[in-house]
Amino acid sequence: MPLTSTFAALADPTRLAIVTRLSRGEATMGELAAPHRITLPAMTKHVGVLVDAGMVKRRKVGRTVVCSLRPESLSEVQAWLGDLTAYWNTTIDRLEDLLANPEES
Amino acid sequence: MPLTSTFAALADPTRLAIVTRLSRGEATMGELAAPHRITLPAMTKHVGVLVDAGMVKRRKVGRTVVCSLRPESLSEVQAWLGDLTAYWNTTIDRLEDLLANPEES
DNA sequence: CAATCACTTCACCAATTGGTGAAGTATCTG
DNA sequence: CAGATACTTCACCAATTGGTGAAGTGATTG
Repeated sequence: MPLTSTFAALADPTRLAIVTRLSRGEATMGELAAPHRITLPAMTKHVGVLVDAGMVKRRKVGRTVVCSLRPESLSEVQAWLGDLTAYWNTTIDRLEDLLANPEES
Repeated sequence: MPLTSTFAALADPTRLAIVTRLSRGEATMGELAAPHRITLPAMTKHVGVLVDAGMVKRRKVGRTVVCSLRPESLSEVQAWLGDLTAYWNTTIDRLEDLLANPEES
C-alpha cells in the first residue's frame, strides 16, 4: 500500500519538518540537517525514506545534493481524506434530515 | 508533536483499514479483527495505538467493546495539508503570472 | 597535487513495533 | 453455578527504526 508508506514517511518529526521546509523551496542536505541536532548520515537516511516514499526528488549539483518536494505525492493523502470525510458528511446530512423531518423514514 | 503520532497511527495497513472501516460506522473488536488474519490481542494493540493518537473512541457494551472514529482527529491533517498546498499553489500562481506578463518584476 | 568540503556507505547499537500463545477478567447463557 | 464468549493483559520474539562514529567517494579550492 503506497498510502501507508507515505504516512510512515511523515510519522517522524524530523521528516515532517523536512517536507514542511521543502514546501517553502529546495534545499541541500546540509541546509536540511542544520536546524536539527542530527548528523549527515542520519539526514541521508531520512531523505532516503522520503525518496523511497516518492515524496522527494534528489539531484546532484556539483558536490551538493539539492532536494525538492514532489507535491503529487500528497494528493493521494488528500483523496483518501476526502473519501473519508465525504462519508461522514453524508451521515451528518442524513442525521440533520431526520432531526428536521422526524416524520419520514 | 500530535501530528506525527497521527501519521504513525496511519502508517500500518491494518490500522489504515480500521479507520476506513470505522468511517463507515461503529464496530466491535471482533468485527474489526475478522477481515484481517490477526488475533484479538494484536487488534487490541492496534486499536490502543489509534486511541492513544486520539483517533478512536472505545465504549463497553455488555461484554463487547464498540469502537468509533473521532473525525476531528483528521482535521489537523487536513489543515497541515492545506497549509502546504496553499504555499505551492501561490508559487504556481506567481509562476503563471510571470509567464503571462513577463514584462513585470 | 594536497587539502577540504559535501555528502554517502558501512557496521553497529538501543529502542520500538507487530506479532504470537497462554492466562486472566468480566459478562452472558443454559 | 458451570460453561462459553469477548475481550485484555502478560511475557516473549523477530524485524524494523533512528541514531551514531569511522571510513570512502567525488567535486572544489589553494
